[in-house]
Amino acid sequence: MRTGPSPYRLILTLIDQPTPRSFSFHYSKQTPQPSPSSSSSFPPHQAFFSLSIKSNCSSPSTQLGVVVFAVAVQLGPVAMRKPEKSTANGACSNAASTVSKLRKGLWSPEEDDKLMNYMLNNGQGCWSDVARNAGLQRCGKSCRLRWINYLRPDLKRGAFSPQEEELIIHLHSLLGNRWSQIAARLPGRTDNEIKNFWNSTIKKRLKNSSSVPSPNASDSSSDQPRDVMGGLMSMREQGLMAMYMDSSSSPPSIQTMAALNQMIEPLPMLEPSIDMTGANSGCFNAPPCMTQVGILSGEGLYGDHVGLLGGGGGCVVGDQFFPPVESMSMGENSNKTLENTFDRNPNNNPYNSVIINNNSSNKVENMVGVGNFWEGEDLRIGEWNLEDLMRDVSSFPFLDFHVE
DNA sequence: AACACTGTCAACCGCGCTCCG
DNA sequence: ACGGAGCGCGGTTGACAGTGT
Repeated sequence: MRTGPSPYRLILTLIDQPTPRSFSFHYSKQTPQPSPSSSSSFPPHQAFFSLSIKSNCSSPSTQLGVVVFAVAVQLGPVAMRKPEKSTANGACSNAASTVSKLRKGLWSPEEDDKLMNYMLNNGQGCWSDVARNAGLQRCGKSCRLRWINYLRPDLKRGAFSPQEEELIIHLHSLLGNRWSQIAARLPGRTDNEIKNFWNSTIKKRLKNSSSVPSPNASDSSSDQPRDVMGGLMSMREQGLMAMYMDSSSSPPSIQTMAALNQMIEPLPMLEPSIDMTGANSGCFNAPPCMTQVGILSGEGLYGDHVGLLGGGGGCVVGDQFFPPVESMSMGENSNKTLENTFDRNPNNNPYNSVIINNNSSNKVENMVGVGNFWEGEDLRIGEWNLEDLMRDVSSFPFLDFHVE
């Protein structure tokens, strides 16, 4: 059984443009329902909260511009391991770190709190400044990593769903080890997480299954794109894959990737259920610290959950939002290494735009994250009357909200 | 109970890229 | 053009937990 000082963290943000207003809240975690599949340990990502909010929004029915109610419930052990041993040797392996004693290793809950508070209050900036201003004896790189991989409120923790797994395999067959690219299509998942999942689980599974000869099994390198799902790919994708594989052992060219982009969008294996409006990405005006997506996941026990409305030309497929295969631009950045244009800056992250989806007919049974809200040039998303919002929120099955 | 082995995953490392002075 | 700072990415490491013997 893993232990940690504070197994649950709840982040809640209420935003009322132009400037966030303060609010107070308290919550209590209610007795979790036992998981039928797990008898001994309480699944870290299942919890039920009773939440009470006292808002300072004086007149919520007035024109609020963009009203944002962001709830990010970060579940799972905050510190899954013992606090790290503090080391005096240089962090980030540079000479400067040997001057000041920078910590390395696992993050303590206190450090997490410092970083979390700083990021929520100040947003993302220069990471070295973050480290300094937050009072952390860490290098900026370490802070960045911790934030991206662990503290970000929009992280979706817990086991990968079968759909996610399929998507990872599929995307890996198309993109190879471009974990950041793959992660860009899996909201709430980090490249590190996907990479670990791939290396620890999928790779092994594929290795076992590779004992059955397949047309693509000749490539023993797991780092190369291939059709690992055996039939998951459509014919045209396989044709593309042939083109891809023929090109070289090196990563695909921009041209290839551009073609690939057209082919894998929309993603073939899932039926789109919601038509996406074509908001352009990059038009957010919410402060960085408020660009959050909260997801409360029952992780299979209550079905999947997420209803997302995203910009940037992505699509909602079933319960997930899949951004488009981006960075296939042939423009001036074409010599980049197919960077994910959904960069880590929340301001530019299209799937930070989220709606509350409480449509029971849509089988959205869990609380849906609420996140980012912007006024696009042609479209407004995430705009609610606070009262309506609260009415919606109050009906979330596992969150009990009370506006005071 | 003790030990070995295996799986998972947070964190580090090094490299390459961009930006800026 | 050059060099340094900062950042992002992919590969790797190592600690811990779980499982088997």
